[in-house]
Amino acid sequence: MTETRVLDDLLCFDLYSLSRMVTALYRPVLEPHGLTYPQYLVLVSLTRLGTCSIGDIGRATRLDHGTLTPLLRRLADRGLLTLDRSAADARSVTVSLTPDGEALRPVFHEAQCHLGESLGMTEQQVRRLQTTLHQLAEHLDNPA
Amino acid sequence: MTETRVLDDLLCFDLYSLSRMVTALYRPVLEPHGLTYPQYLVLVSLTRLGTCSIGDIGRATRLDHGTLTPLLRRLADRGLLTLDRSAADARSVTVSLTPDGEALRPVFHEAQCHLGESLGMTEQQVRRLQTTLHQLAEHLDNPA
DNA sequence: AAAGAGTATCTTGTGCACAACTATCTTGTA
DNA sequence: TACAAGATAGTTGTGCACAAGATACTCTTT
Repeated sequence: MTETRVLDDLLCFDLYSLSRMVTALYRPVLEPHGLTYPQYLVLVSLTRLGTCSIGDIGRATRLDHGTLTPLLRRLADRGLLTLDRSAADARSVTVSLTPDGEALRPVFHEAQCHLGESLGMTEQQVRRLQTTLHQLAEHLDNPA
Repeated sequence: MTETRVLDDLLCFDLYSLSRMVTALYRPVLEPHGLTYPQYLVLVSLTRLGTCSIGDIGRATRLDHGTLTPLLRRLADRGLLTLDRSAADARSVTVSLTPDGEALRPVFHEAQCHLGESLGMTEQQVRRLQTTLHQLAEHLDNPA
């Protein structure tokens, strides 16, 4: 039993530590463009969602509003996206990629390629690990 | 191929996101004691290592010195540990748990138990996932 | 003894993570 | 219409993550 508890503890540390190691893998590709990993996540989700609200981005990235507000402002200040209060619903802020932001798509692709090479895993291994992580995340979201 | 790249991308996001979800699981147990998850990691590694240097803790937790220095100072200010420059090697700072720090051991155990219940995984599932994460971390440390 | 390499730690600065609180707006209900 | 409930964002404050540069020390080599 104690053994299991120690394993649980280690598992969580492994997730925590490996997550930061993987984030570091992106750095050599993203930093030359002045981007951080969370900024990369936000921009990629924007390219997939298209123009959307801050709340939409938060759901896609699981990032808090308190994280997204300053992050989006920094990206808007650099001209990569625009933030406009919605005319239809004045509570909502609409986020859109600018042409400068769209121009970063090749960088996102490069980052993905770089990561694929760095992982050193087969596609099957990646799928299997991903399934495990998804199941765990699902369980934590809905412990039902 | 593009498919694989998307998988890689998602895998990394899953790690990043799941890591924060698991950290959040610790919060209900740690917060009443005024502890954060990184502080918990440092204190647990101290209970396992015994008195040691800041560098030892950094290797155990994979935390940067710039993270550890203020973190340790906060814990020292609260009387949970002591920081003393080593007499033998004046470069090194020795970290020791105080009795107040030792008294938190039951909290660490409670956190582990809480997490074990929250994960909803069998011991075998935990072991398997952990093995995968260890292999990946090892590969990233030594891409040889 | 003195210089240089290597190590351990600290300092500073930017950005993210998250909690608590506030302001504003929409919608359902009376 | 008016109001309470709930949602959407913003603001503020603390702590962590990490890079870059500074400081101080040890050890080896000369």
